[in-house]
Amino acid sequence: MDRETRTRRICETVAQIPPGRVASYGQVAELAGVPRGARQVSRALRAAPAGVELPWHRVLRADGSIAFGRDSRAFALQRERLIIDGVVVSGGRVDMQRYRWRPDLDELLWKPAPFWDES
DNA sequence: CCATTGACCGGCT
DNA sequence: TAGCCGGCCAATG
Repeated sequence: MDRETRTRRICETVAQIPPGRVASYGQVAELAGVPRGARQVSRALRAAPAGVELPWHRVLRADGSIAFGRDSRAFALQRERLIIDGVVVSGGRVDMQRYRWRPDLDELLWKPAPFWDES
């Protein structure tokens, strides 16, 4: 599998993350069929043309933290967009237990991010 | 060809 | 919870 294919599949996966849900770089890599490709996910997003609309803000570190410097412009933007999605961001971090995207489950439940507690 | 650098990760203190 | 550490892997100089 060449780089272009990996990049495409990574972007396709990111594009499927529904509003109100988030995924880690590693998770996106797995779902995209690129094992241990967390860094490739970050690379793919960075290289993604500004033209294409990708919900890149729904991709976080494994611990739920925003991957940009706290004082950076990107950090602020990502935080804003997450909040718009209805995701609670505190201390530059999201509760992954609560918001992690579960593709199979979401499809099973029909679609929108559940607003009930699913501990 | 080697060294460094990340929008990273998981295990272990 | 918070670091530290070794691993990871493509891009860059």
